[in-house]
Amino acid sequence: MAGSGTTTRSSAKRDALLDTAEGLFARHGYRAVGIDAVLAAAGVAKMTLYKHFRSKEELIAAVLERRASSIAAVLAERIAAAPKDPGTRLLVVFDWLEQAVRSPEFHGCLFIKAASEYPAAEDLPRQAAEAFKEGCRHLLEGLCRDLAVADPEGLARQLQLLFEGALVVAFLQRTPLAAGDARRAAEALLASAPRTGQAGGGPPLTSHRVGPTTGGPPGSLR
Amino acid sequence: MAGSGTTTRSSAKRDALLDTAEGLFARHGYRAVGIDAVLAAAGVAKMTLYKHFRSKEELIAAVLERRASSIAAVLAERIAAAPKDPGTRLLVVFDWLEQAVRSPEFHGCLFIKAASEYPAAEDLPRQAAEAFKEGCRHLLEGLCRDLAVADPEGLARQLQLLFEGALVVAFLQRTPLAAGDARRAAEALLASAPRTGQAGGGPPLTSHRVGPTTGGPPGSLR
DNA sequence: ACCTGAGCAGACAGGTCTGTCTACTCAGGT
DNA sequence: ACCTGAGTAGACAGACCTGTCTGCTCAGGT
Repeated sequence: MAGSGTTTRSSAKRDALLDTAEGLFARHGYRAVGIDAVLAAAGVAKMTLYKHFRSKEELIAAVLERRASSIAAVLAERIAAAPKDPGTRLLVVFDWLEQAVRSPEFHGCLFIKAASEYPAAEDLPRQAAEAFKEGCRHLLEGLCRDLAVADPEGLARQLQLLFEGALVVAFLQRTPLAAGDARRAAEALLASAPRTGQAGGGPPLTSHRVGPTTGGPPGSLR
Repeated sequence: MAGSGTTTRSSAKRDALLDTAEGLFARHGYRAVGIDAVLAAAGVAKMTLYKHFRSKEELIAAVLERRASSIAAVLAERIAAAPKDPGTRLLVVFDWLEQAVRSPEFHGCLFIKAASEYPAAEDLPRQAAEAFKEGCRHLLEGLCRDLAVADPEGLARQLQLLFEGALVVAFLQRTPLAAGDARRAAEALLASAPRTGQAGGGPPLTSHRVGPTTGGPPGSLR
């Protein structure tokens, strides 16, 4: 049904492979899980895998790219649905984070782990991870630019530290509490960030609406 | 020389093994580096390794424990040598971070990577990583308690997010810039943290000395 | 003179890994 | 009736892994 593609771009088996591989890699790590384990769990023959992907690394990269697209879509949707207030929209990212680390499927960030296990610049998983995290940074930058802060890029970088830190700490401590800490810290940084055309560090100020400077959606992650 | 221990606790070969293993694991990952590669690079025979360590996992754990002790010692020394001002002392941790990620030896945090590659609760590397990161948190908590803030533990947790985030981002972006961002964000959080016995979020206040509440050194990391 | 302990080299077992290959099935479209 | 494309099962090569074992050297202490 639904226009079975002429090429090998999408198929039930391919999706099963990606689903299964994502779960196993997340739980046990990339190098710790062999191709055969993925194949057995997915109920797929080896030749089918190698018809869709040239190598294990390519399979990993495909898993990461699919996950990146999915996250980007969810985030874009939620941001679009959020109130217009730029501060609130920014915190949507941290709400998503909280929900992500609360999921029973969460076993650490797939991208950070991929870059750790395939650290060479030419490794496909590393490249996918770098691309995704750069997309995250750009998303935050876009949201920060709508805030009337003096250095939106700098603030975005600081927020990303909280974001990545929460992913790591939630994984290490096996509890989602870090996401709440990250959100509170983000609020504090937002509130105290120097504002445009002003000298000192931020005065009081709890809810601030200073009008979006950019019109369109804040950033596309990929 | 120098009292060759009766036991197998320390020896030149053992140290060579730990040094070599740390370098190779840092650069390529734990599972990607085989025992034979460590042996060849260290110029040590296999039986010697297995006389000192029962398994590869135990070797990894030993590498991590040694590194943890070394970091704890350096940090304790620097904090002891720092000015009495609690805020300044706290930032010593972020100065150390900056120097750590600037090092050409830096290829991501050994502990985070260990927990990623050996994620099961019973895995030795994971346990060593958890212990170290908990030690880091306690160190930050001790330093935060000397600050007159209303919730020192909460602030410490937020600072740890910046710390871990900077390690991850510096690794992913292959640049030490994240450490500076972390330091600036830490200063902002410090300055805006609610103080003891006060209601609102922190007023101005740049250097604050309210007297240490604890007597001894702030925390021992292990 | 002798023993002990540390270390060495290298073979080895048994398992696992990725990636390739062949020969087969089978449904759907023309 | 035939062809095509997707998938399957399973064997296979070749490399690599960890951990064990044997037999050897050799320096230092008693």
